[in-house]
Amino acid sequence: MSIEIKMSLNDGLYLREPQDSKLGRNIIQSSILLIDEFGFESFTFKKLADRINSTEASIYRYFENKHLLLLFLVNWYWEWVHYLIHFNTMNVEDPRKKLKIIIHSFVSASKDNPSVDYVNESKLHNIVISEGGKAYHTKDVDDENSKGFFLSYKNLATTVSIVISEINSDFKYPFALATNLFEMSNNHIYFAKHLPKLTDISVKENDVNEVENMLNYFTDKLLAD
Amino acid sequence: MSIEIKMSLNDGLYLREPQDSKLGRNIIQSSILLIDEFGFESFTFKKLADRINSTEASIYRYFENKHLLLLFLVNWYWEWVHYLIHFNTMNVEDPRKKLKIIIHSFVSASKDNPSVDYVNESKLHNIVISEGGKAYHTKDVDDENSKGFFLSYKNLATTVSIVISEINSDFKYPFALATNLFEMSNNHIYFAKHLPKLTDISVKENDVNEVENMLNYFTDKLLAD
DNA sequence: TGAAAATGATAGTAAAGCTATCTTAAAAAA
DNA sequence: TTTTTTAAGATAGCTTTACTATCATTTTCA
Repeated sequence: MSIEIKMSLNDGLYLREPQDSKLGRNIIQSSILLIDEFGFESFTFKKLADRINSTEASIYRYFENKHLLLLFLVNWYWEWVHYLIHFNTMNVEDPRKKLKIIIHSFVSASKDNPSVDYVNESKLHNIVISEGGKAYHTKDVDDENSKGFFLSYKNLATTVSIVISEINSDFKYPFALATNLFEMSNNHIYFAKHLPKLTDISVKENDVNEVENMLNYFTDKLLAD
Repeated sequence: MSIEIKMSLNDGLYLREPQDSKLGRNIIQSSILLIDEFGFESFTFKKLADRINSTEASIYRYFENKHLLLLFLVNWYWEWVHYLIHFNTMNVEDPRKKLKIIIHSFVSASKDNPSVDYVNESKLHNIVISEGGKAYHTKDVDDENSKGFFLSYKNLATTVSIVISEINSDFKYPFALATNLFEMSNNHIYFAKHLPKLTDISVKENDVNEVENMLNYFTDKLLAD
């Protein structure tokens, strides 16, 4: 009997709350594995249905389409990172220390694992790295944004931007730096693995230490008085 | 009779060189318009064929599939930016000045327009901003990378990284900074337009001045001794 | 235990993503 | 100029994806 952690995500993301049923959790669990393994483009509800011995129709009762499922997963991830950051920075006063902890939290989010049993956080992190941008690079962004589908990311960015402003209240780009830290982290982990000529760092056996150092170096320089 | 500029791109990107024929140039021209207008996901060869009064079969003679067409367009764009940078930094000695010119070149690439008649550079820039990441976020990256499909981007990054190293030879992340400038530029123009809460800058009527200022501010801070 | 809700089974449709073949038109070689 | 090669158009067809609809069967829980 394990503790059930339930993320509260925008309910426009799904038709039926997947975290509340066996089938729903199966969908989450196996979609993560399938997308990680085959990529988002060749991922289909048919393949997912076959994998979990269910049917396309049943999956469509939970998610309108695979894009919204991806959005759900990505939001889940951002909420989870936000939770990690909150947890790890509790009782830390110094904003510089806080930011270091924040960076560590999301760079190696998948290691520190406060684990929800049906979510493989490490593979979900890979999905965010490889496919995450597709969640908001759509013709429907504006519409989806108006429905609040990106609130989790915005809230996370806001949390980080506040810490950045605490460090240096004159810094003009706290939000841009916050989002850039996330995007840069994902990008360079991806580059290190697939397009190493586009970066200076390397990631061996999922050791993301160099990425963390780079992000710390960047923030230190940028936020110095 | 206009001068025909032809980009030399990796010939694995296409089946038949589209820059050499009327139909090929039509494909390039109209695919840019269609992808810009409807987004990459709902863009199809069928729709493109209808638009240019040709057939799906004919388009397939030029490009294996729409993903490779996108890759072609994105490569064309990077080559074009590279060309612009080269042109604009000729005879400029001071690397700091050079980098400023480089930043200006790609941020407002679409304005300075050395125009190839069948390419709407401004819309192509929009495509790179909105859909560019999809060019390398695929399950086939490694394979495509081994075929040299990302060389244009790598060469561009290298050019910029060299200037960065000229400014500050101790800087440890010249490639990462170079790519980050591009990615950040695209990201924040996109954010400003669609997810303004994720950035601090705004882009009114395609005036990307604030983006340029931000990138200059970042590089100045990062490359200071 | 009985009604309501969730899931499964099955079928079907439109569009996307291709491939094949044949014919006609245009360009290049002879 | 005539022949021959090459490119493009027309048409057809096939598989997969992305969905919707309907009905039967479980499961849940009041």
